[in-house]
Amino acid sequence: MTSPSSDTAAPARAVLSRDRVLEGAIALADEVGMDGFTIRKLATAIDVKPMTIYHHLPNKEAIVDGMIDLIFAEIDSPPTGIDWKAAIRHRACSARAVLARHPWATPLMESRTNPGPATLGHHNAVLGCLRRAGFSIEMTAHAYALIDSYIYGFALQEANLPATGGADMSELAEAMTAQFPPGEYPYLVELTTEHVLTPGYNFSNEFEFGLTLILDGLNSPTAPDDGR
Amino acid sequence: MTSPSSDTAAPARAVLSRDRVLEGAIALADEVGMDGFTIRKLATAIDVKPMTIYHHLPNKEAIVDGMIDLIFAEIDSPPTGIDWKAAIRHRACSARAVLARHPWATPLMESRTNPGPATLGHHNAVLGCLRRAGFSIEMTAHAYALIDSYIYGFALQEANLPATGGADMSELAEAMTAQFPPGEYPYLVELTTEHVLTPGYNFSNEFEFGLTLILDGLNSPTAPDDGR
DNA sequence: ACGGTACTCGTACAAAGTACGAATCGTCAA
DNA sequence: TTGACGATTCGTACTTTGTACGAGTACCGT
Repeated sequence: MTSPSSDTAAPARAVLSRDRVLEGAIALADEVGMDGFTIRKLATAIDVKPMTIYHHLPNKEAIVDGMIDLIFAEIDSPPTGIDWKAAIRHRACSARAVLARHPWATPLMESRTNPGPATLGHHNAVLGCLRRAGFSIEMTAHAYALIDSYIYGFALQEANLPATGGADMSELAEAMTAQFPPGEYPYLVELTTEHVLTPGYNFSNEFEFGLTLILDGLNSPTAPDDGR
Repeated sequence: MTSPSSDTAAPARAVLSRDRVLEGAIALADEVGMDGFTIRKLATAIDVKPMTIYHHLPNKEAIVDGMIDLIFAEIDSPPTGIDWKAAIRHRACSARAVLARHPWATPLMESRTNPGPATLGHHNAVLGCLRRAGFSIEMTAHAYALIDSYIYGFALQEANLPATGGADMSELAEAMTAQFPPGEYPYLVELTTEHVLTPGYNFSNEFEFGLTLILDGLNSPTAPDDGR
């Protein structure tokens, strides 16, 4: 729709387009985070001079708007045709995976004043899933706020884990706990040494626990406000 | 402890101190957000020239570190002497209130590589509350991840609501929904017009619902992993 | 009075966002 | 083929920001 005619092949390196800018922008943010994200670096990454970008997007704000809408587009909507709990679980896991791939995105997901079409469509799809499952409007609002709070908050914590996934994490943790005044933070030390540093531990696995608890709570007859 | 002797009155305007900088920094961030937060504005706010600040804090990173540690200090630890659920609820509500007062803080709370003493002490207190309540180490990790995810995620959403709390919110919402292709986002429109725009609606009230559901789920015998 | 220490500031430079207008390119009528 | 036009790209430059560097300045104990 936006492109004139797709069979008019562009000369090897296609013309710069809004989408190409945004894809490059997301790739760059994935690499260097949002602090290191500059127009100049983006321009270099997509092999263009800085000011060229501004012919496709009016300013940096608009670039971020576009990036976030693309992120929402990456998240699976709740599938139809299966029961609501499985559908919502699927989209929750998809959202967590996407936000783990793009750690810079989480704080921005709900901060856009101009949500794009993918954003609006996604929210509409989730709300529809809950409404069609029989949730009242009020209960739908409760459930959506709860589920997304959990997803965003989890993604926020996950994004800020020390990136080292290997065994040197124990060095890091020991170096850190060694700094403490001895006995000052006993429970913190306990959790670190006896759980976090355990071989099989992986914070990301915590996601399932909370998600299951929340989904079970939402259709339990003893839910705090069973307004369905 | 840091100040030499508190009765040596400083000349009307007390000397600049690390704490004075950080207090001013938090006040400034509350006003203008983290994007508008600059060293120059901070200097003006505390009536000092920019470079003066750098004699008390080495760089902007350290300033942010200090600000976040002060934010953690604002959050009540779980009170002792009451049952764990009430204690954890109290600190959860306190955290939400603090993060609502300082909307810029939420994305930064878990992002500090150098947590300060208040941060460490707070985490230790929460872990201690859960452990003393009889939660296993594993279950404590589950619970803490779940609860804080919910708090941070909720705070993140709350921070980005359109600031207008009054009746003109309906104008804003109508202007927004009027932009939509008609019938494109039916569930979104439904929720907006029939719930969000309802007189008594206030997103912040959603917090209690999710918190209760989570706390109830955590000590239910049917909790997903009852490893207590 | 004096030397030192802690604090404050003036100046300046590098990096970033982006306004402005010029240069370039593809396309099409004549 | 050519000339003109719109779309795209770029060069230059101004403003704002973080902060390095070194020069004051005030107050202390001796």
